Order: sequence, then structure tokens, then C-alpha cells
Amino acid sequence: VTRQRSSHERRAGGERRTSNDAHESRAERKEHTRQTLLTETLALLEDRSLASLSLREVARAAGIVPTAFYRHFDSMDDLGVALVDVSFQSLRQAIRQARRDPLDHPIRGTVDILVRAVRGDEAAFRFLSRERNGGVPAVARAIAEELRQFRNELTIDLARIPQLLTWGADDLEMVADLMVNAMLGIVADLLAVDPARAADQQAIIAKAERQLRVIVLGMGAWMSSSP
Amino acid sequence: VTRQRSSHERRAGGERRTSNDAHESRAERKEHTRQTLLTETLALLEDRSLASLSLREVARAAGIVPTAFYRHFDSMDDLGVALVDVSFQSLRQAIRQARRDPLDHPIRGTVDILVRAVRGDEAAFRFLSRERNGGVPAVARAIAEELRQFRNELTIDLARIPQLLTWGADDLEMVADLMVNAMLGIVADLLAVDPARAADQQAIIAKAERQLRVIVLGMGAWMSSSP
DNA sequence: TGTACATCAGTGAACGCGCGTTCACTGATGTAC
DNA sequence: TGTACATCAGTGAACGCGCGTTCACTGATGTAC
Repeated sequence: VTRQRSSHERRAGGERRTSNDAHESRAERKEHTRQTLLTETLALLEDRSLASLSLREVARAAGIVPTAFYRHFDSMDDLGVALVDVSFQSLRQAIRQARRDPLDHPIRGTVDILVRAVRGDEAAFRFLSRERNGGVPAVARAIAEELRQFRNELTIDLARIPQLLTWGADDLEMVADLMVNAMLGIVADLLAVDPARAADQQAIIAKAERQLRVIVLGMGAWMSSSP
Repeated sequence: VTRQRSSHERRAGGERRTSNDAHESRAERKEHTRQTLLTETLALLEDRSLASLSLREVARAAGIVPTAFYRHFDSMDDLGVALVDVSFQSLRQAIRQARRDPLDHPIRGTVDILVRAVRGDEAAFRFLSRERNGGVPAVARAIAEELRQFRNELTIDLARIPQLLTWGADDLEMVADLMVNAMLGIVADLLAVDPARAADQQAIIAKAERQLRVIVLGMGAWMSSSP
């Protein structure tokens, strides 16, 4: 009988991380496995939906035994909700950054942020747009909540624009909603195109900027057309 | 041993349809079962995704044995694609009707068509918005194709508007795309609200009309701002 | 019109498989003294 | 500092279940003559 490797040697990630195992505390290793679960799940979701992914597949990809999954998440739904938070992080940060020092060219800058965020983590955005109306209610709810917050912040940003100071909250929200829907369409377009085909991506960016411009122009005309 | 019911008596739909069995040809009965499969699948998809639905569940709901499923569809993917066609039918008809005799109030009329279509078959629209970016590639492709066609027709309609005769195809498509994205958002809103709460639905309709109005006003401003 | 044969929608047994979850466990890490 | 005990991330066997698909079949309907 050959000696079995200890649970320590076998744990999540396997060979790659063996070198620095000695420096990690138990809590750090647990967090490490949690991150592996999240990352590997996102990779598996590249072209499939969460509902079609099994707990065993996820555990296998993360290099742990199925039962160890429960040390980190109550269920696949629970993991999905955690994944929503992770997936929104880069976009949230980019937006927070933009709010700190405002953009020189609001439209071009906004589209630029979106494109960078999507290209920076395509798997995350693919996951989000797939699960937004997808079959796992808890996940869809979590995404809806993030989008609601995003729209609210955009509403506040709009409210600060000098020309819009007289607008009611209702109208501001209506326009913010329209802009968010336009951006969701842009994200879907970006994910559908081959990033290597620069011309195609450029066409999407150009369209996105023109669409936002139509909305902004519409806002101007709206003001002069209503009391 | 009790006498087994004949396959005829047992077939899809069961008791409900026994009365007129004698009048149906074999082909009619097959078509009947096919329709039952489509209808029952749509019902099962009310709050789940296609990827999480099993062939056996569908067969059970339609009142046939799993193996008989293959008499009608090659696979669940195949059924999904057929379901896309069925689900778009009512909207396509409403639009064709509107194109025959143009609307008095284009914006209000368009929103009205959308609301009626959605309320007329909520299950179908729920299915479409869930599977649009969902996990079954063949189905997502079929929906994308229908939306592409819808957008193309809208582009043609826009091209016929006197004030837009000088516009390039590119700009027309850009605006059509923006409008379609706005409408997709409206559909999602309609599906999320309780239809019994008339005030909530009315708020969505009002928002939808204002959003389309912003776009139309933006188009006007766009014309006067570019050569 | 009757008869013999072909068609084919639906049946039901059987298969091997991956699933989620339970359970008692191991052994390295962490802590109290 | 050493020792005894507690903690707990990960293990692996086992379970019952529903799955997609195969296969040979049945018997009513349809067709050729």
C-alpha cells in the first residue's frame, strides 16, 4: 500500500500552491479554497447557465471532494449570489473612481469605462447577463438589486447636472432607466463580438456613444418641450 | 388481470379529449400531441430555465412516455427552438397588423401593442426574456435572430418617416436598436409587476411612453445638430 | 367493397450514470494551561 | 516552552433517485389492390 497524501497536500488547487502552504493559516487556506470555488465556477459558466451546473462539477473543478463544498456555501444558489457580488466588483470600482474625479467627456468616458470593465472580466459579465433573467430566482434578485443601485446612483449624478436642476425625480429616474437599458444592450453586443476584431468592437463603441448622445439630446429637447 | 387501456385511449391529454378522438386523423393527433408538448413545456418554464428542465418532466406533463418525445423533437434544444417561434407569434401578428393600418399615436400605440402582447401570453415572454441570454445556445441564437428581424423592420418603418428621409441606414439602425432595447426593458418591467396592481402597470406604461418620447425628441435634435 | 399489408405514435422494460446529501472519519492547525 | 485537548477543512463510502437513450413491441390508422 502506497502512502496516501495528507489532506493538506491534496487540498484545493493542488500542486500549484504547495510551495507557500507553510505560510498560510487555516483561515487563509479556507479563504483560498473559497476563492478557487468562485473563480472555477465562473470559468465553468462561460457558456452554460448556473441552473445546469452541478455541485459535484464545481467541487471537481475546485479540486475538493463534493462534501467539502458545504464548508463554504449552503447550496449552489448561495454560491451564485456570492458570485454576483464578485462579478459586479470591478464595475463598481470603476464607477466609484469616475465619481471621484468627473469625466472630461461624459459620454465617451462612460462607454470607455463599460468597455474596459467588460473586457477586463468577460466571464463575469457573461454570467451576469445570462443570469439576470435566468432560472435561479435568488441570483436574479441579487442582480436586480445591484442594477437598481446602479440606476439610483446614475439618477443622483443626473440630478447634479446644472441644466437638470429643475427636473423631477420621476423624470430623472425615467432617463436613468433608459440609459441603463441602453448600456445593458451595449454589454450584450460587446460580449457577442470577437474582441480580436477591433473594427467590430469599434463599431459597437461608436453606436453606443451615438445612442447615449440621442438620449442626452432628447433630454435637452424634453426640457424645452415640457413646463 | 384488468384490461389495459389502448394506446389510443391513453394518449396525450388523456380524458379531456377522448370525446372527439374518433374525428381526428393520425396526423391530426400527432399535431395535437406536439401542441400539448409545446404548451405544457411553456407552463413548466414559468419560473425555471430550459436548461434545468428534463425530457422526462416534459413528457410526463404532456401525458406521454419519455421515448414518445422523440417522435416530435430530436432533443430538448430542438423543442426550445420551436418554442421560440411559437412565443414570438402573437407579437409578430400584432406588429403586422399595425403595419397594415398605421397607428394614430405611434408611441402610445406601440406601447399598447407591447402591453397587450405581454399580458396576452406572459409565459411566452417570460420564456423569451429568460432564454435570450440563457444557457441553451441554439435557443439564444433563435431569439437573437427574431430580435434582429424585429429591429430591421423597425428600421424600415423609421426610414419611411418624412423627417427621416435624409438619414443614413447606420443612424436609423442605431436608433432602432436603442428603441428595441428600451422595449426589452419595458417587457421585463411588465413581467416583474403584479398585473392586478393596475397603478403599478400604469406607471410602467407612462414611463415607457416618456422614454420613447425622449428618444424621438433626441432624433429631432440629432437631425438639427448633424449635417 | 373487402382484404392484406405498411406505417408509425406511443409503450414499457432496461441500462449505466451522475446527482445531492448523510455520515463517521482524519489529521493538521489552533488554543488553553 | 511543552502538553493535552478542541476545532474544523477536507475525506470517502454509501444511499436512493431521476436522468437520457436503446430496444423490441403493440395495435390503431392508412393504403394498395
